[in-house]
Amino acid sequence: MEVDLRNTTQMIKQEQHKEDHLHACIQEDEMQFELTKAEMGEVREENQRLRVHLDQIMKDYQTLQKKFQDIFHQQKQTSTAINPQTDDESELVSLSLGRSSSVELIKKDKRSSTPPTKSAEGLGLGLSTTESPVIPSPDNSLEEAKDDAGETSTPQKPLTPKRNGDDQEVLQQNPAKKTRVSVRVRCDTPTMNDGCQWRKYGQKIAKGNPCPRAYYRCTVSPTCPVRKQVQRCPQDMSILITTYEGTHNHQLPVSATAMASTTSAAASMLTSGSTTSGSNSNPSPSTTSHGLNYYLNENSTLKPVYLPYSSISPSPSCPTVTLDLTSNTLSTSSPYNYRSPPVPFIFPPRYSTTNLNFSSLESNASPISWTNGSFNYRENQIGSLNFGSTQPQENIYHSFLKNKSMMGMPTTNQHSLQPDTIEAATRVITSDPNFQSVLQAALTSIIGGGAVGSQGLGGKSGQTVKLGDTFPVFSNFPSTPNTNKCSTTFINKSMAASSMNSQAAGSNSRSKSTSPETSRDHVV
DNA sequence: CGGCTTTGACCCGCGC
DNA sequence: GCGCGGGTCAAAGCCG
Repeated sequence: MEVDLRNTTQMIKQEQHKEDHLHACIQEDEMQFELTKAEMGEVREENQRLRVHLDQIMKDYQTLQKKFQDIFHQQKQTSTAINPQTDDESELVSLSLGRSSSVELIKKDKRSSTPPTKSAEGLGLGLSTTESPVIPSPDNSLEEAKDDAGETSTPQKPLTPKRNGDDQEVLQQNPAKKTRVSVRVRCDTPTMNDGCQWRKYGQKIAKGNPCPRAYYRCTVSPTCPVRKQVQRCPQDMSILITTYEGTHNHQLPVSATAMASTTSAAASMLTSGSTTSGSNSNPSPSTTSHGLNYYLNENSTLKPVYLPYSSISPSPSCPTVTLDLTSNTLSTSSPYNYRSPPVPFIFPPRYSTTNLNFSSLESNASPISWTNGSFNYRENQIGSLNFGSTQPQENIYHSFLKNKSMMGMPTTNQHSLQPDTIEAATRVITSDPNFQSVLQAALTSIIGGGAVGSQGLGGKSGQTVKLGDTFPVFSNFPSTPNTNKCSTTFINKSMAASSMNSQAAGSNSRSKSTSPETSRDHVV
């Protein structure tokens, strides 16, 4: 009996213990519930904040869209008034580097029978209206002269500009045509997949950079003079620096037009920027500006756009546009954790460079970013465009901060920016017309690129890309799981969307194989 | 076997 | 004029 009693009491104790444990569990659950509740509340608040920011962004976007459309209409009207002949052409907008390469190519084709057109003599800056079967390449401005001298006059030796007297002569006559477009991309693969097909013809270890520089030549067309140099950034081996030089004298595949149009816009900016700075004022080679005023040429009317934190030399022997599509650490990023400034560019000192930072702001401080083609929005910030692949990074906004700082504006040190400061600065910046110009510039570069692709192959698809059409496309891109891809995914998609018809209509029957893992960029 | 990469040699421009 | 460094050539090797 005693044993039974003991067992019973033990069981009762165990039951009590269990009950206590249950109570504790319930209390714990309740606490967790409360915590979750609180978290949900925070999330809800955050959502509201995000919504407010989103509204503001949409407002800004609509404003920009309106402005763009107004300007576009004005351009159209003026061009119609000035030159009624270009009515049809005014439907088409292409981005070109320097002189319109397409016009140049047309000129080339007709050289034997017809004198150069009026377009050939001028500098087609930025957006120019052309109708051409050839898509301007990223490097369009570079070697039109070479095309003239090297490609057409010596087609059998198209790739020996150094040893080609004509080429050198032309280049000396117009050194600005040696403009290069350098693209910085965070990329693990040997080369950036830009849609073109390249053949490696050399490799050299440049001084000051342990990483070898590879030389590639476009092999889409045997006579194509376009070359590119691929080099790792010595400071950050994950960054791939691709420098394009030359003009494609053939049709580009759809996938290639993406990078082409992007860099083309940048290069046209440089070309026009150098032109304006050189002609307007003191042509001192040391002239640099905190911001770059460049012009988007559409129907012979120039539209000034201000790009901060860029510099350009008016008379460079080999000016280089740098598109910074790099991005920085994502996984380790924390809110408002500003990293050090971007890795400095390594360029030959005699070459001026124009840096276009299309990256997004650091970490969570950046509200918007295109991540593998998806449009992301982050807390607390407005107005950064991330052209990078997966990670947030420096951006126009960031550059703008620097610019403001350089111009004596009371901005805090970037590395010690506090959230309040950032937010305050954001308000100031987003309300600044210059910032809107920057935003517009970035958008224009995208949109202009789309226009290139859509019209490049001769399709009279008209003004296919408008802000209103394009922007949402970007925002709808799904995230690509493969973060190693170095292809210009989101642009490609937009290009595919915007230029599908005309490209398909073109004679280019190649289907793209854009495997990023291969060192070659097959076009197949 | 054709196409591509590798790599040493060569050419040329630029700075001193 | 010389040396250095970037860019290109071209033969050899590799690969599918």
